[in-house]
Amino acid sequence: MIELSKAEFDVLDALWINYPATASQIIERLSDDKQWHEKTIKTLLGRLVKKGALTFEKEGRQYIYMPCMDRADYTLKESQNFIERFFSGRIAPLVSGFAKSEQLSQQDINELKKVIDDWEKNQK
Amino acid sequence: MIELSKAEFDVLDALWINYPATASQIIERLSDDKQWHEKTIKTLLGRLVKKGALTFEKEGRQYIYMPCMDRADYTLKESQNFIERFFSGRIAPLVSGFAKSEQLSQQDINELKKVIDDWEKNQK
DNA sequence: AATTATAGACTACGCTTGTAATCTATAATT
DNA sequence: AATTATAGATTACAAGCGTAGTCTATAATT
Repeated sequence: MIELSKAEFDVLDALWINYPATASQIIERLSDDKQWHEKTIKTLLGRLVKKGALTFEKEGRQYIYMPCMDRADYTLKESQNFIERFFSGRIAPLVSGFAKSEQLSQQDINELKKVIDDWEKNQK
Repeated sequence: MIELSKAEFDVLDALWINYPATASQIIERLSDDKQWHEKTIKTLLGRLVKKGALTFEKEGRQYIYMPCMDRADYTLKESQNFIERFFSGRIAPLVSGFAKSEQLSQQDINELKKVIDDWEKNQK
């Protein structure tokens, strides 16, 4: 699995919002949340390309970037990894930790029920 | 929040198994899973102390280590952090990702149901 | 055509991390 | 008491990371 640093992920995440996109567009999107210098973001784009997380096509003087992977795939792998490390691969203890510390809302519960429902329908 | 590297967490995790414990005991516990040199583990113990994740008491020539935090507290914070980064703070999308990729077993589902049940009882 | 602005490439630099080796003080052994 | 073994302290060192600054080629403007 391609390993991304936090900052690299944030840049890729800005691309996932909508792609393909130019560096300027990505910089623009990130400007709301991060106080990053334009050069910083360009460095990170370069590192992402080098890691194989992005590709690009030239268009005049600019590059048009495109992610090489799906957000859902990436976050799934990260999640498996995380749950393996902290909860020996079991997902329920994570949710249970949230429940115990009052971190679950009624909406969360409803969403979880739906996930379970869907899973069960799918078993039949 | 105290930030721990992966290797640091693994050492702390070996201490959480049972504490207080000496460096040798921790090294012994880790020897099953990791090919780490004794010196490496001692370096990590030192860094954990410096970060405030561990304390120790001297006993003769040795230190008796003790965690400064609870495993459940630590993993909860890490989980919140993780879910914030990757799923905008919502837990259901994480579980849903597992479901979609066939990563959930019947046991997981049963455990999740129990978590939900307990949560609901607690609401009344 | 000459000049300027700018996109991306390359370089920089201190901090953290993984992974130990060496140093030093003292407990254990002879 | 002298010697040795060993626990922890200190030092090491390359790779990765956050965070840009400088260089270079070329597109845009005058």
